[in-house]
Amino acid sequence: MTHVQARTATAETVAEALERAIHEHRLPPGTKLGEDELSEIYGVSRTRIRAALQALSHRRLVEHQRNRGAFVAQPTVREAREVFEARALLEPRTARSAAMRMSDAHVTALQAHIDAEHAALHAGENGRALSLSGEFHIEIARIADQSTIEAIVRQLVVRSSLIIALYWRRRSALCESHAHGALIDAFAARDGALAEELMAHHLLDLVTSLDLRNQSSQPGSLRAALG
Amino acid sequence: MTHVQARTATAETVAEALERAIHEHRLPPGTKLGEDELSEIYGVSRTRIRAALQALSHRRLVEHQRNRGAFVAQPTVREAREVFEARALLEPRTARSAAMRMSDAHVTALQAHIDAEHAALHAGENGRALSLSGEFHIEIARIADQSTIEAIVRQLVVRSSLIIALYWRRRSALCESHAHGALIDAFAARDGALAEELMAHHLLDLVTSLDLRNQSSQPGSLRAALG
DNA sequence: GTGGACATTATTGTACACAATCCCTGCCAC
DNA sequence: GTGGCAGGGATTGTGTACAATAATGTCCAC
Repeated sequence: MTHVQARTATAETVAEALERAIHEHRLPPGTKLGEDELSEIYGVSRTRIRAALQALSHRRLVEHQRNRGAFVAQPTVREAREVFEARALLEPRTARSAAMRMSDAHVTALQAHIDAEHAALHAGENGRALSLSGEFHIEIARIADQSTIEAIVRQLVVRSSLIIALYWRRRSALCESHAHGALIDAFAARDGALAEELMAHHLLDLVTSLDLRNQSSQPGSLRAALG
Repeated sequence: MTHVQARTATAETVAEALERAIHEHRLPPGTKLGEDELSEIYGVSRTRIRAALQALSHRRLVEHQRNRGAFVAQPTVREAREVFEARALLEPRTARSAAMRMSDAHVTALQAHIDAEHAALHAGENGRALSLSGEFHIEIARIADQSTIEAIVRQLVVRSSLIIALYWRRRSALCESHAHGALIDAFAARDGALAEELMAHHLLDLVTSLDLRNQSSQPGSLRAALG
């Protein structure tokens, strides 16, 4: 559990908590996010909850349905492809930039990140491992010293977590570990070209590990399931 | 003038109107956006105004100061470099994708866009011309059929408009016209590689036409201006 | 005349109450 | 038994009133 907020949770605090929960798959896609429920959970008025949900809606992490409420977003197959297309454009060359600026402290920090991810994986905390894996990508943008790209990548990474929740296929269990490890080696060697190449391949591997053939578990899937 | 809203303006309507005004330099960076003032202008309650300002704040177009209100954002030199770095990663390869999917109708639509931009320029509507110039870039992402990238590019383009308002140097007046015209030629020829190259150069030219040496007209500029 | 402290005013932050809308349940007709 | 319709309950949308805070103007002491 995350620490309880000291006095009163601000709208941003609530939004961050919800974003973490979504990233860690504690809130699956499609979950109803009732305002009264959330306001009771976090001990704040509905006004702040609404502001938090609006913020997440702008980041495409929750979808608003008029007079129905807010739900954790369910990215379509199309959106899934688009998100990874955007990541493919941004992250490889950002990894190259990061390699240029990489200090020894950065490398050890990234390594610690991976270690934590492995620890979570072995502890059975699957969602937390996925979240840490995603933050690895965000950290690279931060090391590249590009806060604007970092913000965009963060948004895309969390959306990717939703996409993985919907379209993950069982095979290739330990997908991440090696890819991130190889990236760290490239960073340690300050090999920007290699880092760019590895990141591009890593993202490609991620996409191919998804099942994006047709819409699954989306509105209209009933017909396909019962046909 | 834009058309008056039919009955009541929704929060999104207000946000779009403000975004247009920012894009067209009718609202310069640093302009105070008072809630009461806006609610009177648009004839809606403060609640909706607040929602609209929040949306623009999430897109980094306005900055909120606690208990002070909302102001049109004033991107720093650092942010300016970051925005164009992000655009340099996204737009060239998106232009290539667009070239692949380009239909004759798309080409004529883009040409019409340029014509409108030139017309606005000759009519002295400088801000409107800049806005149309920016929408040219957004249109390319739309033709590439990448709505996620389109949303990101739209955000970056409007932020670029703020950056231009702050850091534009007088020289090189008709910067855009030729670059966009050359891009259209590449699109018409379905030459994706050329389009990518041209877009990359175009964005580079844009950056070099800015004066990003040190902070100008930023908080603290008073001392520099009066020293 | 200058500096500081205080009161005033204007603006934003927050919560709450009411209105609008939708979903669900139960009933009735056929 | 099925279909439609109406009523009740619950949830979100919206406006408004009040509280909190910061900026400004004024006054007094030195």
